[in-house]
Amino acid sequence: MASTATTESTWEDPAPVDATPAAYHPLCHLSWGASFPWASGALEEQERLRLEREREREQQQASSLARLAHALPVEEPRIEAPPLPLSPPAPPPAPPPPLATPTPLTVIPIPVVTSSPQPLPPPPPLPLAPRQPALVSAPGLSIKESAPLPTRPQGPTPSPLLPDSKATVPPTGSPKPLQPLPTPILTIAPHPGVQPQLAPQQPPPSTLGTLKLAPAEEVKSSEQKKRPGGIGTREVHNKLEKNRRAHLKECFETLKRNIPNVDDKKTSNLSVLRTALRYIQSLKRKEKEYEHEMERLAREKIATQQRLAELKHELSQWMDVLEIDRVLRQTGQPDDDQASTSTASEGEDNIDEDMEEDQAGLGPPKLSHRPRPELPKPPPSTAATPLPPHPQPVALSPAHLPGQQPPPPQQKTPLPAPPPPPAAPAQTLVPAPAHLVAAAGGGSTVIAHTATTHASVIQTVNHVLQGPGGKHIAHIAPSAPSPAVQLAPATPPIGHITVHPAALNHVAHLGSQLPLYPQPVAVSQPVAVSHIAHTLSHQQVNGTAGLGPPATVMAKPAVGAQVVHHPQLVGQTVLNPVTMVTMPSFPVSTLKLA
DNA sequence: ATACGTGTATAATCAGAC
DNA sequence: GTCTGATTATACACGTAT
Repeated sequence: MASTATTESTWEDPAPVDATPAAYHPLCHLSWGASFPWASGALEEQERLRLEREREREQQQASSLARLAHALPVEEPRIEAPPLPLSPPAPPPAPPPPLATPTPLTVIPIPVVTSSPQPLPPPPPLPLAPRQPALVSAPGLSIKESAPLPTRPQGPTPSPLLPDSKATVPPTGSPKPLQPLPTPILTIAPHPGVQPQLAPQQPPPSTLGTLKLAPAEEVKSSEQKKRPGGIGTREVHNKLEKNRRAHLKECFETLKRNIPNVDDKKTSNLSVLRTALRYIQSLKRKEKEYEHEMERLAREKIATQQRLAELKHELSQWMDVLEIDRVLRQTGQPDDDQASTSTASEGEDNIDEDMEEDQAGLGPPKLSHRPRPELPKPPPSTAATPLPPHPQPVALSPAHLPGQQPPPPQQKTPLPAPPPPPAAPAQTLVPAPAHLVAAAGGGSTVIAHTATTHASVIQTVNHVLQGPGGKHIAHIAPSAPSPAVQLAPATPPIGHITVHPAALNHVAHLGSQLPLYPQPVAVSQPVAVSHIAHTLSHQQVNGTAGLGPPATVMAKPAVGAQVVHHPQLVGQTVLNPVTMVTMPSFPVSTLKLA
């Protein structure tokens, strides 16, 4: 009730006495159309009070409360006046539900009633009261509706509204219009409740009041038209808009919270956006910086790893050289040793060259050279430095080793089977080497490259060779070079065992005899030089497969042995009868590269 | 600067006519 | 099945009040 009162009061103030529709309309219309003032709190309440007072007065005048009640309806009728015929359909009461805010309506009607001589007794007031919820709208609506319908479209606003109202108006005359009434009501009053009330009341309302009121209502009616549902379009719309803004605000808050160094209160939305932009940009910069840093570290890591590998390789070579020296010394025949070493050096040189060709610029080859000069070797260490070809058996330098025998022997060379056959050919070959050996120093000299030579292999070889005589193999325990050492990419530590030709016969059988090295064993015999090289291939072990082309294994029918062309040996001229036995320092399984 | 009310534009959906 | 109009939902922009 109060709410309605407020609304009514608004227009009452302007033209309280006359309650002339004209006066009301303008005010009401403006107020409603522009900004529903009734909506405002305190003022409205005051107005409500006034309305109530007026009501009481009227009641007194009317002499009966019932009268008052009727009066209220009367007003609405006014609004609806045009549609009066429609009003009859009492059903409108049903709408009362929306009436929740009935009071205001009642108040309004009173003045109207008074003004309008035709206070239709319609009971509508009751419905009105309930509708009140739409307090503001209700009063205004009622008035407006009445105005528009009967009267001409007044203000600019009316024009659009009028059509609607008119549509509704016609109904006044006909029953159909009655239903329209509800619609007009809706249009007029943003609040659904109000309209229903109007419908019933419409008949009684005074045409005058209705006419004037119409414009304001029309505005509302238009909105209502939009949503026949009756739901206050504006209210709903406002609510939605409010929610939308709340959501927007929430998003800004969230954004603000996620931005460091932002004052919660000081920053406006705009500043939040700017700050966020800067923050994002800074993050992007940091990201790039970190990426660069990661790249740098990665490169550094690789370089470090390479350096480490080089160092390991150097270390292995050193060890090899040292071992060789020891062996040479132990042999007790400096001449032979020196000779052998010299030859070895030749071989290395050649190999190195090959290496260089194959691995232009790769660290490993260079490394192989480096260690030698540095070696604190005694004279025999000539092996370290390139020496002129030497006619005597020589222990191959580790230089060859550099994993040039990557290809896994197992696959390429059918070694397992061959053992016996090779033996025969080997024997055939033996003569020449044997001769050479004799020249060298009577006994066959076997030099094992310790880089990767496994002790067990050497033992085995010794065992095999022991029979024949003199010096067999300088048993060199697998020196420092550990699997890790073999990792050296450039010069994988391949164990080379140089065996005096005299031992070839035995060596030929190594492949099968060596228990620890089931890998295929290849025996090569340089045709021109008539050297026989036994190579126990073990590329996998070396882990240097990538360095050079895999050794090719060729079965030499003539010799009956498998010829393995070690990449580094290819094209190499070997002056002295040398048998090279290359074998993995360790079982393949243990040589996994990191 | 922010919140609010309001009007309007647009796309999506539904219902009726063809 | 397609077209058309109406309705609905959503979003944006403007003006005003605080």
